[in-house]
Amino acid sequence: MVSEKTLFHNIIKSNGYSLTKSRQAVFDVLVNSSGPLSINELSKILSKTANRSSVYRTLELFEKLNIVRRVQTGWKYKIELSEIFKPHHHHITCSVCGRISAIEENRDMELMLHTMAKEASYKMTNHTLELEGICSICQSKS
Amino acid sequence: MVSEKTLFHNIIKSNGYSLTKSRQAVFDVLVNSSGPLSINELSKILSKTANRSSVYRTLELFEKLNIVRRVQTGWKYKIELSEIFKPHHHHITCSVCGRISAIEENRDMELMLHTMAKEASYKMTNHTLELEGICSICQSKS
DNA sequence: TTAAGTGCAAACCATTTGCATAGTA
DNA sequence: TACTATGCAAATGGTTTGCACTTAA
Repeated sequence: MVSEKTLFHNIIKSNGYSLTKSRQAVFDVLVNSSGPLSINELSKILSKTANRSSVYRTLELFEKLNIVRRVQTGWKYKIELSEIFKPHHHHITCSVCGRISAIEENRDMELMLHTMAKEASYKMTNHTLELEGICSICQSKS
Repeated sequence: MVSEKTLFHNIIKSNGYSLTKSRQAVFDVLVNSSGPLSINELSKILSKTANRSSVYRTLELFEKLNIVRRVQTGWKYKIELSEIFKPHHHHITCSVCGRISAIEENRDMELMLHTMAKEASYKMTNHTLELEGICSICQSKS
């Protein structure tokens, strides 16, 4: 069982890219984050370490190498580590306070999605599922 | 059974807004479109009828009145009429040719989503589900 | 008539790009 | 050293806004 950091290093190096400070910094922020971050949030946190355009370029690379993925929350999207680092899951966003919680994917759901795609004569390769609702805290406040 | 047009008029008027040329034009384009449109596509089609900023303002209003909704396709989003005008459905986008097909929502799926939300202590109010895959035509080409 | 809506141009914000410099292997 | 990656600043593209003019009711 390799650590996240080692796995990250391996992905970067085995694809012929160099392990730079910016790239490590972006990865570190994502590993230590409790949830998905917007590019804005990321580059604010990294403002001392990496230039905005480097953050963009790094994320572009990370996406290509499948280190990160984009998550839709409402109209915007945020970045989080990909399934290589986190188990496959979805999110539910509280429409009142904005809290984001992870929801694990289950087998039945996965199967149902494949079936739905097949009925439309598609072979499903990917899916996004994002829920919106009211979290328990906000429910109890109303 | 009221026509789509009448329903649209009612929504606008009953909320105290006026029925302008731009608003009707935007609605007409959406009704006659075979699938979701990007804001760019919309304002190109409407370039003779409505200014770009009016299109934005109109869409903002339509969203508030739940006349349209946004659909994610990849990183971008597109606009389509809401469930008031079209039955609740999702989409699958072909990752090869970009074709978008509608997928009807079924009861089981809906139930499963509610359950998933409840397990995370949320009360689900909304969800987005977008699939990606390879359509039958592109499958047969490879 | 008059409040609401539009067009236009400017402002704004996110993202991308070219190029000279700095860092990695 | 040689090549890759970064910082900076300028360009680009999408979206929003202020204001004077137009239109729906």
